Amino acid sequence: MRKTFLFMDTVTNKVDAKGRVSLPADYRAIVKDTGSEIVCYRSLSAPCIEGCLEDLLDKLATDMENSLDFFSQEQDDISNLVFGDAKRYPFDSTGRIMLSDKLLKHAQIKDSAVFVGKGRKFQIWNPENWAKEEARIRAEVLKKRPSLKAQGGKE
Amino acid sequence: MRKTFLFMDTVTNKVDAKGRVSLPADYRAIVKDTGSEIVCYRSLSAPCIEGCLEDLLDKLATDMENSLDFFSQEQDDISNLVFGDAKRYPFDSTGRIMLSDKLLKHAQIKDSAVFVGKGRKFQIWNPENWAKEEARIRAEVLKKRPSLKAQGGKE
DNA sequence: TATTTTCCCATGATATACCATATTTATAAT
DNA sequence: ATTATAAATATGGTATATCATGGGAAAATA
Repeated sequence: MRKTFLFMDTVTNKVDAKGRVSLPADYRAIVKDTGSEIVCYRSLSAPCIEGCLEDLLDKLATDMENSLDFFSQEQDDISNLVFGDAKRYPFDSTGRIMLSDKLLKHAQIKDSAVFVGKGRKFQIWNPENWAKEEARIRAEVLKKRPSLKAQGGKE
Repeated sequence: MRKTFLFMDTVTNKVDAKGRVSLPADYRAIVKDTGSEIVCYRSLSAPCIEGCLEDLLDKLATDMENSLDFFSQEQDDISNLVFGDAKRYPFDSTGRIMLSDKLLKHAQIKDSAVFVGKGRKFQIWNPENWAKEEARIRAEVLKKRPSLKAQGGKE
């Protein structure tokens, strides 16, 4: 059993007519090693799909459960947005998951999807949207840290 | 055997003339895997039905039992409302439960029911009421976490 | 006996498991 | 470095199992 895991890298895979996509092999290895499951939901902050291990959400659920606000309104609200949208996405023997229409629509994905590692989480983007988002992020970071510009070669 | 158990997703099922509803398959899998039972009761805070595993209520009872507020009026009141109202809802071989009139009436459910995952709990709503509630929650959460709005994609 | 409740079967729709081929990546040999 | 060979991955297609749901028979209740 591995000690650490991180969703990394950026890989583009095809989405077929039924909504099936190959989960990147590295991601599958993480699922296998941790014995957990992939869970996906619509990002609250961007037009993309977000994914993580069920373990992560389970931790969240446990925290809420123990916070003694068992019947509090705010807890209800937060847990709704997360758990009401999330769903398990197990992959078949060939390594594919089947994304729901709801998710595909939210991320404007049709026949191609970009998996972007985010450490404990990952995101799935429409390729064009991701290109823009990546540019946005780079610009943002350079604005805040002009020193980086000097070092920076091109990719 | 799975490590984690979470009620997730939002699914709409029909309620037939006899009051039968299919419990979402994922929920049934949880019941099966844990060997526990589904327990439902009228939500204290909203016009909906609330459900969870009997295990969870047992944990709640234990927590109350051990808490310093064991003799507080408030705790007494809450536990009265919950335990006095809760009841087991086993599902048949086709995966359906039969909700009581009391519950259906409280949630204003007639021929369609929305199951909303809440992590360790779930709720069952009348579709129209749920639509309103979801809108309310989104507005509420965005108000409290403006950062989400700022980054925001559309939708 | 009338009414309700609990099972069980039937069916269309959908998701899942599986097989086959293509493509890519890694490994070894020259 | 180049080519050959092998392994792993991605993807298309199809069969199979599962699910939601309608209907009805048997059992229980009043």
